[in-house]
Amino acid sequence: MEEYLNQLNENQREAVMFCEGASLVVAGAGSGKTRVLTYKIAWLLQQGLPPQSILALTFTNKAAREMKERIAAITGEQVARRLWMGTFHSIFSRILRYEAEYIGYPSNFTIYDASDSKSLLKAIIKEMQLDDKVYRPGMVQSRISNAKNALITWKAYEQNKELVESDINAKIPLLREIYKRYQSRCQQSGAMDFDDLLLQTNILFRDHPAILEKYRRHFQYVLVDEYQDTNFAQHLIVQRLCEEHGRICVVGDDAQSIYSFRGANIDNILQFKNIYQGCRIFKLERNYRSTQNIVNAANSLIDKNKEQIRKTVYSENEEGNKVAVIASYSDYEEAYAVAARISEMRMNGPKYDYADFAILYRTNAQSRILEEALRKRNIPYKIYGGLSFYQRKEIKDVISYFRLIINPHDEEALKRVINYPTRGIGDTTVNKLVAAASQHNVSMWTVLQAPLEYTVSINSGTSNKLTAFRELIEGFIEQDKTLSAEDMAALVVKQSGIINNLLQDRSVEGVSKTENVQELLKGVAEYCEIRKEEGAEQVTLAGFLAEVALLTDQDNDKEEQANKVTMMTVHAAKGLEFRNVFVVGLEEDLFPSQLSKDNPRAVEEERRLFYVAITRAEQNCILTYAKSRYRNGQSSICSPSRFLKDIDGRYLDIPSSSVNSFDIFASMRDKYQQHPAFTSPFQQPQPSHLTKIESATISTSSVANIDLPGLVVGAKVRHDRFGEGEVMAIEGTGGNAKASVDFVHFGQKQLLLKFAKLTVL
DNA sequence: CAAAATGTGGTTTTT
DNA sequence: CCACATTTTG
Repeated sequence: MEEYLNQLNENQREAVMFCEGASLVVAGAGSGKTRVLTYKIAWLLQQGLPPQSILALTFTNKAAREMKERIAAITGEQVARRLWMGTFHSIFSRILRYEAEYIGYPSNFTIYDASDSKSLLKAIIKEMQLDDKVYRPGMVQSRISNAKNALITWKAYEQNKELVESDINAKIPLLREIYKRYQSRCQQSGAMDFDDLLLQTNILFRDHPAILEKYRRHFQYVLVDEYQDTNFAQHLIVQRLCEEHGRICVVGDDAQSIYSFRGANIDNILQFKNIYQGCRIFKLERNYRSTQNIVNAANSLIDKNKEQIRKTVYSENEEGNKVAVIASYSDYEEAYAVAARISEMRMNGPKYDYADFAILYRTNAQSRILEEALRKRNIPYKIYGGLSFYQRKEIKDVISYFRLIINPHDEEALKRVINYPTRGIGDTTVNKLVAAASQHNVSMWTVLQAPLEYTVSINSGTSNKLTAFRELIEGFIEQDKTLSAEDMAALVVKQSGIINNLLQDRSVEGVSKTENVQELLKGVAEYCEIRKEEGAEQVTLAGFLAEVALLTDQDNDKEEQANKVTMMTVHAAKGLEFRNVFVVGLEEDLFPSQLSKDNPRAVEEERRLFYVAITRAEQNCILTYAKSRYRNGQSSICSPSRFLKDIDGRYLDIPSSSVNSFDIFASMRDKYQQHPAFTSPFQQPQPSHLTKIESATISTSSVANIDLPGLVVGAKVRHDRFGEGEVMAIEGTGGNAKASVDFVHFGQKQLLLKFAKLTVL
């Protein structure tokens, strides 16, 4: 242990060794936060605390997994395994399953993911015959989520004058009714959404002091990572567990708080010292990750935020390169410029692997064009985020069968598979079932068991089909009592007819779906194997399901180890680091998002997000923006992000050739307007006007046509996809006239003048 | 009742 | 441009 302590600087060591009471570690970007947490846990263990009495809460599964591995390396696997380490959601879902009887849920409750809740909300809005443009499901969902994160149950919501008034003013008076029905349907289905996991934990602790006491005694020491991103529900759970013994250590950085849209409350970290008397505060300000230029650039940026804990993050690494800025004419060119830069950096200078590069963007939608550019240059890449494996249709379908077997009252799962594969139970029948269920206040499954008792009017044909489906599921439930998860999964896929159904689809997508389902089966088998190695006797489907429900970033080792460029959103990059980082799409209305621009607090959060992006870089940070970008199918003009001018110019490297370095923001606007390339295609001169070209050859260097005077060999031109280039040759006549242009980022291209929208510079 | 065709509308970020 | 919803057709 001595040896480990010596690897820490003084501040870090103090933070690790202080265990007397509450402590707050304010950890600047790259300041060795994870190292402090892992060594602190190792230290606690060495002090004699048993591993099962330590609770360590992280924000992502990945963070938990990594920390566990690092601790295992110090203490050995046996000890590390017994720690309570995981996300808030996974840890407290475990506790809730164990204590389910106290809160009126079955211990095999289903966890609804965001799309399950949304689909239930849609159904409820429809049943209430409300306009889904007034009660937009997404909006309703986020309001309910916010309420839950603030620990406002549907009952409290209903009784809260302020909320009810505000809904009336917002012309959505029935929101409370939707909330109420939604909650009752969840309960009826034995299901919790993500927010319920935290809300119900709070209710459990609030209403059952003896249980709270049990966990207070159990968890002798509590650590929380990324405390700046906790919401009120999470904050209160932690407070309840710790307020007596005060053995708590939270780690965070207010400058990296980027989840307020999900209810994260920055006050949690700001108020921490007031809640825990005698709390010690440790500041980690030395950045070990990045060069001085990167740290200074990031500091100068975040300095523009009003609300923050002032601290001085500094680097003693080398000065390094300045933060580069690349301007492009289009998103297309931007992507190519990034790809070209990666190739170039790999050729020259230090030896970089592909894995040393990351491309970060604000929205997932931006990945497509980057992907294309990298593929064309044969640069291997991997994309994080987007639709995860478990969100794919075919996977959700199979999982829905699993869910139904474990908990047949799960309405969303039932609705999903009652007619998949198609067995002649259509919308009309399903609607009748739903109506009967809600009328009698029972679950759909209950209705299905005795349709006649619940006055469902159906003909005998439909009745037979329903019975067949019911018996299929009942048969599965019976089998599940004896079979392992692995065998059960295989059985379901086969007997439900899913696999046959998929095999009939010979299209590319169909084949890929089949492969995905097989991948899932493999995953179940792997899960069984691991659990058996750990000594479990019978590995159940329920166990598999409980784990899988909270899995999101599950990209496994085989991809991680491959040497590939990483692409992800800035949010997903939090906590990671790369030698070289590209942050792309630095334009107004994109980064910061248009939804944030009118709200100063939201803009500050976007600025923190940008801060997070920059501070991921160890050696080189490259910022790019485009002057036009495809948006909803058509290109639109963009101006550079306000954040670019927030960075002190001393740390920036702005090429003077492309942009007037003093005024990068307003200067380009005039230029755009001069160039037809950036106006709507319908305002373009028609092709027939463009193509009156006399015989033009390389030698003649004649003017190509009257509409584009100056289009001669040697002229500088601009293309709205390829950017700037030089005309190398012009040949052909009339509609076949074409120019050979050497573009800065794309090399030589032959362009048919009939189609190419060229502008002479 | 299911598959195909045609509208429509809409975009942050995620446990 | 693309995912989703509704309408049309078989």
